[in-house]
Amino acid sequence: MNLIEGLNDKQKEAVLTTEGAVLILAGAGSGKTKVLTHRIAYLVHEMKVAPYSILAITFTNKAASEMKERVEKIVGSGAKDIWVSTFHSMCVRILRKTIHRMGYSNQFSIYDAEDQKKLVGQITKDLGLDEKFYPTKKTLSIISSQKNDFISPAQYEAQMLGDFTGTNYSTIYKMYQEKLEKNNSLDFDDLIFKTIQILKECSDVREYYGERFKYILVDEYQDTNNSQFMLVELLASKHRNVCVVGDPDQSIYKWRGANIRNILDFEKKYKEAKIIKLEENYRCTKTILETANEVIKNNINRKEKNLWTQNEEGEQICIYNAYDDRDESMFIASTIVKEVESGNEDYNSFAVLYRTNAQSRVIEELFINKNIPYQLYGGVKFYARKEIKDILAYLKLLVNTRDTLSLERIINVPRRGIGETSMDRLAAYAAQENKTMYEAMLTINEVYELKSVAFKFQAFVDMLEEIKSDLRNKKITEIVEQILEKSTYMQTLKLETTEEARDRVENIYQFIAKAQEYDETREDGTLENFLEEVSLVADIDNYEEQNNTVKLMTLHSAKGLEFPQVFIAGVEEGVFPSYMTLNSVDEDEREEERRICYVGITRARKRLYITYANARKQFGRIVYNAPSRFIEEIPEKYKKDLTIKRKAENSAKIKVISKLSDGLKKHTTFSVSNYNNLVTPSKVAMSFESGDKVSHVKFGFGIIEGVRPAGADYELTINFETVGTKKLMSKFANLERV
DNA sequence: CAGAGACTCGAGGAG
DNA sequence: CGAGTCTCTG
Repeated sequence: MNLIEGLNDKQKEAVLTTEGAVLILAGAGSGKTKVLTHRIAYLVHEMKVAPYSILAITFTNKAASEMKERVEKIVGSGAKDIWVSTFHSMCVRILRKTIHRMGYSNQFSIYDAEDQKKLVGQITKDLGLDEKFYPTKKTLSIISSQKNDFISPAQYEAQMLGDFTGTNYSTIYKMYQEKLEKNNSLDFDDLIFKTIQILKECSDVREYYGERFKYILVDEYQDTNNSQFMLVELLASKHRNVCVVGDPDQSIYKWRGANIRNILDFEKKYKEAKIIKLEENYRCTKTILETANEVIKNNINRKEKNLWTQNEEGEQICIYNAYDDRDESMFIASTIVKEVESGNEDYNSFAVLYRTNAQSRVIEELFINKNIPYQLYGGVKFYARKEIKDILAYLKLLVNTRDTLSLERIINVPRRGIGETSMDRLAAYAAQENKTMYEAMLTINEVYELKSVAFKFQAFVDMLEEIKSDLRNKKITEIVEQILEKSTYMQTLKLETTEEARDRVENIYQFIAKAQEYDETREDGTLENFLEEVSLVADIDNYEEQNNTVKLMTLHSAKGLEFPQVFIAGVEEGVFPSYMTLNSVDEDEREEERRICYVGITRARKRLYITYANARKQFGRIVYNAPSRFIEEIPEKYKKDLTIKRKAENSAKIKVISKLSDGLKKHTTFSVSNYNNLVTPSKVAMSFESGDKVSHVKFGFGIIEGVRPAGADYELTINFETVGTKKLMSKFANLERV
């Protein structure tokens, strides 16, 4: 295969300039992915570079696996040894081998935002600081910025010297870090931070990776932060063959610490750098591209560039001014239906993009109403759901018994009668013995003052130890099943008759299906690896072309994707640009909004719709927003207004069913599990009466004390020998007469 | 210690 | 409006 055939001159240059530092400024739709994959293939194929000495860093796992796939197609199975991964998974890979040098064990846990919140909340409380003045969210964002700038707690403390509030924040930071270390856990930012630390402090590790990675590529470079910059610099210090690709106009993650200067100043840091500009767009129509150019022009703080296309003129941008958010959604839904019914497009061709996740709700409602198949990305992420996080906490604890946060999460889930008081006592005992909580539980019976609850701790830890036995030889599915069964988690959940509980059960089955898939595809997969994969997936990673669905996602998630027809919804002052930026002193925050808009516009290949509503429900109240400045920034000649026509058509039928149907919850990106039920559902609601002696799978032997009709079922009051009186629904209790 | 009910505050974007 | 937290009672 000729690797440069069909490429334009600039693209060729980008593929062929393999040595030294290279900065590729790649405008939207300029064939960046093609260039990257061909470049890698060229290295392997033509330059005979060993695949394992190539490192390619992408923004999402999805982009990584896509790139890997494409390279594999060209160079064959050798591609397996190329490291194509996100910053985070690359770091985990390094840390799993090396972090024992820093007082952690290689089985460390990875904490997500919720875990972080819990820790910081605890610490703030322990320090006696008022959460009103030290809100967890703010603290976390401070800690995150420090880590993104590679500033340690000690350095931050020094910086805050003499600043009362700042010193308090630095104290929290310090304690937070101590706690993480004690729990043998890392947060997301630590993954980068610790890797830098190890590379700096352990010269042999630095030597090893520095020597190994002869060619480094970094995609989406405009969204890297300072720590990531340092990391790349360290890894590339030896060979200095570093190729970064990005587009300053698409830098939309400043809030996450991204430093746009990394790309703007690349040539200053790497003086020898060769700069290649890819300015021909192959994706959009002239009109769409011009629209994007006109909008982004309004950013003062920006390097001019000239993105152009040979594509056809195309249609004007469709603007729709809705009465309210509901009307807006209706316009989107009926436009899609019309297009699909006319045979012009199928559902796959459409994406609806919005600024905030909350906006998806109304759109979904209308889609369900009109039977439009869709996939939603973002929102409450699958692995962030309570029930999934519970199971994950069990799993984490099995791997890393120092993970006290996970322990605390599940020690009383399902209820084991272990409350705060007991936990405090256990903690005190553990501290006194200088043991972890887990270790303390193992010897709990020796402690006189804990006698009353000791057996509960004992039962819990025994259960975990039992699951842990022969852990290496168990399939993940097996481990998960044992947890669900032995902890009675599944059973307890099934005893609840709420719709919510049913959803949870369903989610757990989906989780098991995921575990099964993992078992089947990863022969040598370990529990650690499974947990790691789960911790590091972004929602967008699960984006798969499912048969014919409209895609709903935030503008941020849409980065890197393209669709024939795109709707951008809620283009109003206060929504997009976000109200958070309207009064900000920082002009760049508003410019970042405009860059997000630029990203959104350039996702569209053929047709772009921009919609805005006069009124919209926000925070449960109705707000009235002006049309967004971004709409005004589009020259008249590129716009056509669909509003009047629609209004006439629809004025009669603006009543919509507001009730959310079940379908709303079925939006997850996972295929429905075909897994057989773990615990067989209850059979018959046989009749019991007071005085009957029964036996229950979990609670054991008991006597029925009362029977009360409840709906189609009966509520039984049962006095159990071991756990005392419980109220259970006859239908679900699975009782056996004794 | 568990569960119900009151209450409060928040939703900007994500690996 | 709704999720998460606090407080009260059994």
